[in-house]
Amino acid sequence: MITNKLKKVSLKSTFQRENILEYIISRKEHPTADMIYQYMLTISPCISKTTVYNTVKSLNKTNLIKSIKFLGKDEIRYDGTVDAHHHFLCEKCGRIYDIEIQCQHFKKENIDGHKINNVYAYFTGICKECKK
Amino acid sequence: MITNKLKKVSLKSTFQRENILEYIISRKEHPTADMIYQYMLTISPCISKTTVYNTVKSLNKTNLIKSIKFLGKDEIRYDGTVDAHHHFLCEKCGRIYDIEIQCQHFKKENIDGHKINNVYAYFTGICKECKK
DNA sequence: TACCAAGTTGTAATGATTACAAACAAACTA
DNA sequence: TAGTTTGTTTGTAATCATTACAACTTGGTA
Repeated sequence: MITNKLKKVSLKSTFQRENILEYIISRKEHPTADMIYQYMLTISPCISKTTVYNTVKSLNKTNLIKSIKFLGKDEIRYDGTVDAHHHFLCEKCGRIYDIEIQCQHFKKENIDGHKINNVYAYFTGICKECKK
Repeated sequence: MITNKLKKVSLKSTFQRENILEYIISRKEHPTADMIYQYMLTISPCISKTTVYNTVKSLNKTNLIKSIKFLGKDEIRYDGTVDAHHHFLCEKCGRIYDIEIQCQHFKKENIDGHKINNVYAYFTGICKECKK
C-alpha cells in the first residue's frame, strides 16, 4: 500500500505524494513530470509543478521510483518498477515498454578496472503495435 | 583524413566542420557542445555556438559521430568512435570511458515482438583512476 | 494541543538547445 | 575565372524542462 511505502523510506505522507506515487506505479506509461502534473490537476487543481518535481526527486532518491532519459527526448520519464530491467522506446509512437531481459553484464562489479554501481540500457525501434 | 570523411557523406568541407570533427575524433573526452565551442574559439574567435550545434547535428545525422546522454547530466556529449560500444561514466570525476564489451543483445533484431534498431547502454560507478 | 521540521506553492531564474533571417562561402557551370 | 546556386555560418531571440528561492502551510511527534 502506498502509505506504507512512504513510511518505509521516512517520507511524510501527503495527498500529493501518495497520488503521484500511485499514478506512476499504477499506470505503466512511464510518465513525464508534465503528464504527472496534468493528472494531478484533475484531482488537486492547485498543485504546483514544483511539487511534482520535488516529489519525483524524493521518490527517486529513496528508490521508490526510477528515472529514465532517452537520447533526443529532453524530458525525464519516471518508472514505478524499480527492479533491474531495461526499456524499449518505439521510434514511431513513442511508447515505452519494460524489457525483462537479463544481461550478462548486469551483475558485473568490475569492467576494465572500473567499479560498476549502475547499469542503464534501452533499445529503440518499432514496437509490435506499430508493426501491425 | 577528415576532408574525405566529409566528402563521403556529401557534407561541404568548411574550416569549422573539419576542425570540429577533428576535435571530437582526436580527443577522447566525449566533449559537450560548449567544450567544442570553447576549443573552436581558440582557433576561430568569431565562431558562433549555433554553428557548433548545426555541425554536430549534421555529423550525427551522417553517422560521423554519435551522441550520448546520461541521466542527471543535461548536456549531450559527442563521440567520434562510431562502431558499436558502450560507455562508463565515473560518478566522481565525470570522465567517460569507452567500453568495448560485446553484449549478447547487440545483434538481436527482435525482443518481445518489437523490431530493434538501436541499443544504448552505459555503466556508472567509480573509475580506475578515482579508485587509487 | 502546540510546535517545528518538512512539504507545498508561485514566481523568477537557469541553461542547454533551437528558430530564424541575413550575410557569406563552397563548389559547380559556362 | 566569374557568376550562380545552394548550403553554411552568424547573432539574436525564443523555447522548454528543470531548479532556486522565499513565504506559507501541514504532518506527526511531544
